[in-house]
Amino acid sequence: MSSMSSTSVDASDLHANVALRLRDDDQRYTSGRRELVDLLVGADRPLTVAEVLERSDGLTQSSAYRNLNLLERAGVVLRVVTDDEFGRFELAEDLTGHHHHHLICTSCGLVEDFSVPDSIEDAVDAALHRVASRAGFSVDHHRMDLIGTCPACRSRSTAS
Amino acid sequence: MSSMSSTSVDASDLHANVALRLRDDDQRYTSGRRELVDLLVGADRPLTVAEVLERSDGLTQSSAYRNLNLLERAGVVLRVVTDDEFGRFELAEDLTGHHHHHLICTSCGLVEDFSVPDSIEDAVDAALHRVASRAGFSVDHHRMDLIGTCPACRSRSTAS
DNA sequence: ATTTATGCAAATCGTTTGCAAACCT
DNA sequence: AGGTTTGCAAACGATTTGCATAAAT
Repeated sequence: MSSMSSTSVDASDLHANVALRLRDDDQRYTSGRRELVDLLVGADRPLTVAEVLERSDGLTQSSAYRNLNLLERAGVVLRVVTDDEFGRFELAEDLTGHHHHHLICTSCGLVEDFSVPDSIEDAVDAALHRVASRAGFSVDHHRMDLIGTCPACRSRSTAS
Repeated sequence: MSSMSSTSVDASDLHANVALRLRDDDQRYTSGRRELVDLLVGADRPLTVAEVLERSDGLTQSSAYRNLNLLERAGVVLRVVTDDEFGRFELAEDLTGHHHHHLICTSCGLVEDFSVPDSIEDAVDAALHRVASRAGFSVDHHRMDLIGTCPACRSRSTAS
């Protein structure tokens, strides 16, 4: 089943893949971890721990942190860092099949997803791998983000 | 002299430009701030506050933090964030005339500079501006980093 | 003189951790 | 049972901040 799917991944496949990665890391797929994954699936942008807790039922702060870290180590979740004081978490791209980048607002901290044409993506990827091999780095992934001001903050600061 | 320089900037010009930006922000160019700028000029990669303090003479931790923040607000310094627990600081690119990106080692936190061909840079820039205008974001700058493992950490983990 | 910058020590706050109870298998 | 996960509260640590002193204009 689902052997024909190409770019998008349905929820059951996703959970199956998460379970696999956790098993590879000798970790259990507990209900709390599943809820975390579900919350991230439902979001269209990386979430802070505070946002995760707001949206969750019984999740506890310490368990959220612990399990997000554990999921990160297992390659299920990616931590997104910005200049603001909160870490953010999203599902790993190879689980969602959705390669994307971030618009980061320096004023309010908002992080929004976007993507660019494959042609650009491929050129960047090739260039980065070239650089990496020259420097002896092994590439895990790249990030290509846009730092600026979101529409809401723009208008908010347009008093004139 | 130096009126003909194109891509590189000499030290006196740089300090003059820093002074200008600070004046625009109603800030003084004190000796402590000048020392911070000199330390960053001398480094070939973003520095943590700890590294700044090691390399400095009389700089104090709180003043380093305060002044790096102030220099950031004035557009003199850029804060570089990674997954590790330390903020890093470098000179703003439009002061150094050196547009670059970062190789970030997830194992030891090392951050190294690199650059890519202008053709790639231009294509990325165009694509990002397209995305930004569609989303109503105003672009401050972009970042295009490479996350992976540095040579030292690679060999360290190659026990086999 | 008055404003601004500095140094020290204390406070802040997101995140991590110790430990005992609850939960698997 | 034996090991793991959870929740609570305490600890941690990078960064920020209050306040008194030292510059700077």
